[in-house]
Amino acid sequence: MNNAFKALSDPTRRKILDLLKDRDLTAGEISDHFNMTKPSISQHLKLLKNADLVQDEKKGQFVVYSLNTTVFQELISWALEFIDKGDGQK
Amino acid sequence: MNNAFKALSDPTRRKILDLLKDRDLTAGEISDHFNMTKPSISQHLKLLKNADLVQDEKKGQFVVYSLNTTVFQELISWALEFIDKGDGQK
DNA sequence: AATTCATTTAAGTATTTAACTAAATACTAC
DNA sequence: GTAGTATTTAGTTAAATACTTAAATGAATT
Repeated sequence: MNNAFKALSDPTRRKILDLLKDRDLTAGEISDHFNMTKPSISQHLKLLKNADLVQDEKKGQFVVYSLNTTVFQELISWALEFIDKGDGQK
Repeated sequence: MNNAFKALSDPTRRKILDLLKDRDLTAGEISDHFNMTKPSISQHLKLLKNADLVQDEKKGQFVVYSLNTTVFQELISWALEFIDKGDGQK
């Protein structure tokens, strides 16, 4: 999960994830939403992919990115433990 | 939430939160769990506090730290949106 | 096979971050 | 008020990060 937390710590990457909530997008479409060069966005996408937060699929000369929800589920489990454990002590 | 994500991106800070799941701890007790100087831990605690992930309370010469669960709840809500939105598209 | 378009990789730079040591603050007890 | 303990603040350094531009890869088009 460390990669995921690292990946989520950047606002640009979280905004990319937000965009992918609506629909799958190519790398180019994603970068169109930012005031940033394509290589920069490509790096962010690489990080998101290494963190298993997104998947990519080659479609001809395009690369289509989509959300991978499994890590989000893990994140929820992780956060729930902090809320549950509140009972035992005070 | 940006501060929270930033705060959560560091393994040491996540371990601090894990420790506080069991019980409230003083700054000193927390730093005893790490191979790291007290000032370093103090900085981490400051960040966690600014992110509203922990609270502190002065008890005499000690400072007792405890979890603040509200941001964890927000985090769950945030993550849930990514799972729910999975329906609409494929 | 040469050209163009989409994307990534490489290399360099500026900023941020996480650690340290030393000094300051704050409380406790004599 | 001096001494001791707990914690934080300040200043520094090394490593990590987020950008940039330039070059490389790979597919589509003529």
